[in-house]
Amino acid sequence: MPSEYDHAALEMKWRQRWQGSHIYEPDLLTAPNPYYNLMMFPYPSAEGLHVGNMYAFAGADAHGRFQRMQGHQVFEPMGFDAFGIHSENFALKVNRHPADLIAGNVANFRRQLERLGGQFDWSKTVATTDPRYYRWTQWLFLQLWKGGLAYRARRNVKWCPTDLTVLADEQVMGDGTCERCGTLVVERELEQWFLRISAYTDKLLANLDWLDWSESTKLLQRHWIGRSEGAHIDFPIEGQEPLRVFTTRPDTIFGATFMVLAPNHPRTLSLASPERRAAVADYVAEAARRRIAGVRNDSDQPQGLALGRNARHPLTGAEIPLFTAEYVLSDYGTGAIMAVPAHDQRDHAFATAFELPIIPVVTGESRDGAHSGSGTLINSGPFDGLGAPDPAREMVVAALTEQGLGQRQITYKLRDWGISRQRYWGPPIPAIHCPVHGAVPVPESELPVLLPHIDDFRPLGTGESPLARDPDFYNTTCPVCGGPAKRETDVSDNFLDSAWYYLRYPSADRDDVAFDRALTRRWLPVDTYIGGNEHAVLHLLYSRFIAMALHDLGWLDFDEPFKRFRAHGMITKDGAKMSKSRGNVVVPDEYIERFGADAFRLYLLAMGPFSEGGDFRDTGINGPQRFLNHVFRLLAQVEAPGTAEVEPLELARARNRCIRDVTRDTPELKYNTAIAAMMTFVKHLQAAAPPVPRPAMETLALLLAPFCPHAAEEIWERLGNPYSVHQQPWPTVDQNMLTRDQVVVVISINGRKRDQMDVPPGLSEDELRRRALGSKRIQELLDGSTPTKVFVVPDRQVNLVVPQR
RNA sequence: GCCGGGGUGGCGUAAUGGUAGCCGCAGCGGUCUUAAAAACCGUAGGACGAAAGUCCGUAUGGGUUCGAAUCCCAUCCCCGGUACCA
Repeated sequence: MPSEYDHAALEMKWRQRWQGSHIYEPDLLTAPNPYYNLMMFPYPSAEGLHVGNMYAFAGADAHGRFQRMQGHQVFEPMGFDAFGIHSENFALKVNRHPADLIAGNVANFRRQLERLGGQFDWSKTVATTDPRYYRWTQWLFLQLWKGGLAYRARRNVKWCPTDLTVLADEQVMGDGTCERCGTLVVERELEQWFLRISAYTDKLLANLDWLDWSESTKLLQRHWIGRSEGAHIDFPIEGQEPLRVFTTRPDTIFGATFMVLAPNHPRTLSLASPERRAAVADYVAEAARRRIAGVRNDSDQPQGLALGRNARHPLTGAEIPLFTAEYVLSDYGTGAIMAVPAHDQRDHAFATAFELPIIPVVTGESRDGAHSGSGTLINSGPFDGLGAPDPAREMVVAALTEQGLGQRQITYKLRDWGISRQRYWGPPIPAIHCPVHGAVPVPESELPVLLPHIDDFRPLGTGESPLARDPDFYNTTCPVCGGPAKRETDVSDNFLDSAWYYLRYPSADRDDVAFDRALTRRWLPVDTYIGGNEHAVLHLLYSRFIAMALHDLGWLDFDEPFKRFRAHGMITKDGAKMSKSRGNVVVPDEYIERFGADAFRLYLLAMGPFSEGGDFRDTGINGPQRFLNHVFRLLAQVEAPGTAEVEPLELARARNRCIRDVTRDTPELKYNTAIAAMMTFVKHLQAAAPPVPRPAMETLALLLAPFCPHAAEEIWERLGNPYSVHQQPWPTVDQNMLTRDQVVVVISINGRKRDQMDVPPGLSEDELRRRALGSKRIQELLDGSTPTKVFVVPDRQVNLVVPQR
């Protein structure tokens, strides 16, 4: 039966047709009206794409297909983020080499992605593990280095004493243990490479004000950048350099009764008095152990120790004691604070435990002993009576600045990006260490620095990358002097690979440049980027930083890579995040096999708003499958060509309403309501007498195209139209067809529905009022009384206000 | 703790100041079938009622309004982010 909807045969047929005709591979050099539709490329795991990936790609692909039918040439590339610790750990676990696993995983992912029916341009795919790709990742690093945006510094890394390996932060569990073996993680100081993202904090923050991004994502970035306005204040110390603090509340300085240094502040030991020094050293060492173990001091009893030395209050001249305590962090602000116990809860707790004076300087109610809000200054000498924090903040800082003891200061939580990884599965950092010339860049002509295939890629246990096992790799000569030198053996962070992949796609087949100028100018920045909010801070922030850096270095004309970003929601199973450890990961293959990619896409996208995600329930896939069955049954009832093609008025109206709704909701990614509108239209067609008007079915094929790309092609073809439905313009609404002959107007009394009437649309308020009052039922209910007021909502409601008895 | 999002039938959701529950899933009744599945037709928030209809109902309590799921205040719960950030 030709009316049968045989998804398996039909989907295979159209997949082959698309591949053969290359309709998803625009000519990037000449395509007019370009639209770059980007989605976050996946990490090709051994398990294959999961439902969450499918959801993201189905939704992003629907967007790209919709844009194509709006007249754009759409470039929709796909690639693989194949380097990184996950691949490496998996390889270690199954005792295979990661390079051997990647090929199979990528092939499997590609098979799944093709099966989904995405309009991917496979002629421009990338894999970050391909030397043709990471050559340019290394090039990018060299440009940053040249531009002063890469530098070396010593920094602590997390280290597992059992696995003898450096751990990424995300491999350390909440209780400070190694995710693989459960051992308490320790810290180790290593010399590493950093990228100076801190040079762009202001711009990263400021541009968020105008970027067209999901608000949820912008908020996460703002929070992560963590800008705080305040002041640096120097507290003089007898016979020593003054101690500098950062505070956001300089207005409360008259309430500062003691000072606290982080245990690992560089001056904690040297500021301790000679008789306290031994005790302080013990405390500092103990605090370091606790910090490494991730043990936080949550007890009510604050920990800390007096240093046995005083500083002088810069405005009152009072002697105030110095302490060290773990609640002060070394890597934020200056690592030291002025403590104002009356107006900071942590300082208050500390002051109470150590019996230190508490001087209130701002009026107002306190919570947990401290009032951190606004008020009026008291006990503040010449500043008494001023509003706090403003305007007192400014005036105090001005007074301090005059004495050379303070200045306005802005502090950020965002730190520079450490990219060194003492692991194997990443691009080698292109640097050479010369005993004479220090760290020297690898000449660009010698890129890529190939990652050698070493059999034993287990972590070394020395704090060096496994590449330090391979003398053939690291023994080299200095590019400056030609003398013997050693290559950098660390590899770079996986996030560096993904921070620029969108630039590479259009130029993926080019070996002479990282990204071609003309192609980049035509296609970038990205028109729409769709991905999960789990990458809101790291990936999306790093990508923005790299674009800004490349812009300032003269490589790009733009400095924001993604004009529009939309975060999609998360797919859960039984209300919980899918994860391997929970064992609730849904593999999509069998569903696609059974119901077809089209029904599966429809199911995922109809579940709820795309930005919200939803809970996966396999019983729900019946709905979209039935819907497609209905559509194909209707297709078999379409009037034969050449017969008198008259579209009944009611169906023409339903069709236009459907076009209106789908056209309104689809670009907003409200796929659920767009699909509901199409289902409603199909119900109308089913209820109408056959034959099915041809325009109805043609419209349906066009509207379905972004969501069910295979079925839409099939319907389009069976209607006798030329290939391909995906190259057709989107249908337009005939405004004249949006009218109705009758509307239902509800009549209510005091807001409660009491009657309704069918009236022609567009009646005047007076006419509606007259007709409502004329209703027999309303007259009975009014029982002779007159409404004191009548509210009329044209075409909708008449509300009569009657005094309650 | 703090920041953000959310709480609507058995379930996913729709409606963002004007008929609450569109669309779908599961259910129930029926048709077809030896039977089941599929398919199709019908039904469907709760209570009372033969019906007409009435009352109740959008986490909970209050408020604003002619009218509130929608706006405001308070409380509870769920999800996400973050966590001694001075």
